[in-house]
Amino acid sequence: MDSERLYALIERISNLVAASERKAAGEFGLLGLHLRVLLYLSRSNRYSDTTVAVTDYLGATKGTVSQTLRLLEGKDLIRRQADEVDRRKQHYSLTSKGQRILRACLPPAPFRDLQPHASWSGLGPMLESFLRSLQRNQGSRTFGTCSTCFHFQRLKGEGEFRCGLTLEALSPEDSSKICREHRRPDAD
Amino acid sequence: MDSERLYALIERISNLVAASERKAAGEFGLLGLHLRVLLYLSRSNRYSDTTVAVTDYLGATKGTVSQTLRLLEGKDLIRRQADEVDRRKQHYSLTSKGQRILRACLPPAPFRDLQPHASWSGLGPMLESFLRSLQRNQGSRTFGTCSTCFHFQRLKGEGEFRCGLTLEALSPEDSSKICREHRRPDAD
DNA sequence: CATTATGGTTTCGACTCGAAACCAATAGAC
DNA sequence: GTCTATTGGTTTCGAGTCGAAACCATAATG
Repeated sequence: MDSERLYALIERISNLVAASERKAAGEFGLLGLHLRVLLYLSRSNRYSDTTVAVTDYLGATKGTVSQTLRLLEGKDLIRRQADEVDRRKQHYSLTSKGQRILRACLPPAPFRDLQPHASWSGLGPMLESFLRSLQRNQGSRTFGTCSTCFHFQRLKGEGEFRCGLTLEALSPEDSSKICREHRRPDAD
Repeated sequence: MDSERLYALIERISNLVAASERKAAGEFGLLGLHLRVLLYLSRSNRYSDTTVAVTDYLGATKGTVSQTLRLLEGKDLIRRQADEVDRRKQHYSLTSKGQRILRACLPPAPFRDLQPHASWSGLGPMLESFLRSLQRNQGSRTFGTCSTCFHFQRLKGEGEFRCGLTLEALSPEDSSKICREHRRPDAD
């Protein structure tokens, strides 16, 4: 299986997914990008819920993301909060209205009621491995969860974790969110 | 592996790919969508190189596609040709300049020099099966190649094929291109 | 200090988004 | 045949994204 063929397949799936994302978003007067921003913000930890983090994750420009966030805030789907320490940073989180819309739209239609099929039972882990290869190949951020991160530290107490980079405590919930500072512990 | 998780993975890969498509296209003054239109037109057969076919495939609106095609024609990347029989239809094909740009941009950077890895050796067939499930789940067109189509007929002579829907002869090259009338022969 | 880097916002022209109106040619119904 | 619906395609509209650049504030570095 050459990479040319894999690209064609992923391209086709992407188009399909993007089309149904657009359709679902449209019913709430939103665009596909808006939905993807909401999804990201719902899953990002406190180091990663800022404008630049969204920019890196979605591969859009700072300008576009800044405008999009302002639009979502205006529609009362996200909440903005200035960082206490670094006064340049803005943190964003979903409002209950934002969460409701996100749940209503995702996962997109073709993924719903998808009965598992034997011939793609191992698809998930394979895609994970493939994604790692793609990321390594172009040196992009990995955006993994804290619990799979090089900097993640399990302390003595049960359920006590720490980020070795910021040295701050992490709750179990934090550990399951995605972080822009994520680094793989070792080679695949 | 629940569909929620598969969606998250595909969403992440899509963002990654779209970002590098955008970047590659930008170097030729194009947008990502333009590149995807070029890719589709380079692989579509004579029943499928029209405006609506592109619309269905990419999930965009007729208006957007119509404008995009006009733009690409203006840049001399595609050639327009009116249908001889049905005078409403327009057929599009890549110019040599269009082919050159397409080859320069695709597959996108992260797919290049991708050394095969054992842990995703069977990824291709799995993605194919998964794509079929997605398509069946939302009843969308399959856009497969003629040779895998319900209507495809192998005639007596070696290398002689025919489309059972239009009853027209198909060259071996035709048979390897994607068609909007494609129908799977049977259940997966 | 001064310099540089970082996080964000704003502005620009070109383009896409969805939706609708519109036109021309074909296909179906009677 | 004629009437009507369908299909293929273009055009127009306001809202929003695209990349790029300029710009501002704060923070980190020397």
